[in-house]
Amino acid sequence: MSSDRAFKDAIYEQIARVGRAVDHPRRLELLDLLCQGPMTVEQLARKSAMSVSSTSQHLQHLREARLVRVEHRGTFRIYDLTDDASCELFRTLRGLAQRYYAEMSAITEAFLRDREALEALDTAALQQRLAQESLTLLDVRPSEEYAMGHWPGAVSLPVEELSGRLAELPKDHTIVAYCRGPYCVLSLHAVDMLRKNGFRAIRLADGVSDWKAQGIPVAAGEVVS
Amino acid sequence: MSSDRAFKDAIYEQIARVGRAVDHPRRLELLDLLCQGPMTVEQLARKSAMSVSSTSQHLQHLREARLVRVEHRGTFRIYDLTDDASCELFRTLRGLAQRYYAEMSAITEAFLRDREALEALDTAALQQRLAQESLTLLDVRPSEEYAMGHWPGAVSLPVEELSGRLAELPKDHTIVAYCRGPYCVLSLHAVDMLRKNGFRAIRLADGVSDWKAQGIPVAAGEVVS
DNA sequence: CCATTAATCAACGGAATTGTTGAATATACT
DNA sequence: AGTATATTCAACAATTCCGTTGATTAATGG
Repeated sequence: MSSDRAFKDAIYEQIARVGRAVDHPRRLELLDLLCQGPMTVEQLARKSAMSVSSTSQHLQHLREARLVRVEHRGTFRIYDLTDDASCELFRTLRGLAQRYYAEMSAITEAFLRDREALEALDTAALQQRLAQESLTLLDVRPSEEYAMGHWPGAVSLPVEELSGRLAELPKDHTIVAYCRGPYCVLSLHAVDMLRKNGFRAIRLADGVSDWKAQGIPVAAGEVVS
Repeated sequence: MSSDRAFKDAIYEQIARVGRAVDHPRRLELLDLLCQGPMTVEQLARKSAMSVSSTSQHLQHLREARLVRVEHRGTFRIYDLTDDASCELFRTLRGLAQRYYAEMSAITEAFLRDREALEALDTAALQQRLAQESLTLLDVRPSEEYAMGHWPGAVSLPVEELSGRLAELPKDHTIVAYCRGPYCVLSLHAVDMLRKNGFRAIRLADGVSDWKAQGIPVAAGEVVS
């Protein structure tokens, strides 16, 4: 049957639509960012250090594959994940890269070693320590990302504002800083600055989407100052 | 910090290695086939109707991404999945395509409607019927795939041999035929032929890797005739 | 209705990917 | 050694994909 072949081709072609959407590093970065919450093209472009035009084009690839969708609001277009499955896809791919490629840990370890910041907590370790001692949880992402979802009880303090607001933080117990996930550098810089100013601080490796995947509830809402 | 950017680029580049491996329909077909068990290049080429050379090159892409590995045996090279995570990746992508693309079901339904074969059991429905009535489970894949893993109690009868061995099958109860998964056409042709010859027959949509993912035990071993 | 802002579109050269063809390699058999 | 088989490699043109640039569309506000 010659149409068997046509059927198979059509099916695998559809599956490849998903693959093609995630075959480019920049698109994966955009997907990672969108796991934090909906954003405009300009926000995504700024956070990923790409041109707006290029960002727009990559977003259209992601849209073709239905991993993201757009909502028009005034002259803005707000991009968002179609649903949690898109974020899960990103986590699956990231997990495979961690599992299969020695390069992943080599790159990370070289980067962290240069900054003398190898240690980090994971979610389980955090929960354990939370039960034993008093910790301050610091969300160092931009405040709009905090508003879209954050660890219950965490305080928002974007890393750019950190140097000017050190006085707000406690010196008497450990500060745990987190950002977008294991490969996001914001918490790294936060911990660095905190330690240089005499605070006890440590990084949390996981981010919001990782907690969600582990069934940990996530709080949403405006920044409380 | 300019090296932050270099770090991010390196990380997303690694994740994109996975995506690039699965951005081509033919590579997805090869991955699907390898979910049935290890095979040589020539076997994969024949089953996917590709040239040996092209198959070899695609396999090297999959190998670069560590989704598959090779074992040399004589002049043969036996390709195999690195581990179950590779098969899970394929199932994840297939699941997303089913979930997001109306085209997937449109293609399938048009194809099945032409063959008057819309009905199929899933794993749960099969188990339910197995508890109530006597069924014959027929594995219509090539016998080497049966040997690598099959439903416990299933009988191997490759679809090419079916027409010559109809006498071996029972007329008094329903025959359930399965093959590689929901988009494999072997069981479709088997059911078609069985019905034309007066048997009661129905297709099972899921394949070996789907049962494994659901925690259903899979039997392995030679063909019993 | 004009100016502004946000985003997309169109087009360009340059780079990477694809399938085909035929040659090269590597192992096994005689 | 010499032949046969299984697979990979090399080179080719054809196609697709990439980022940049600058123009275009669309909604808002004066």
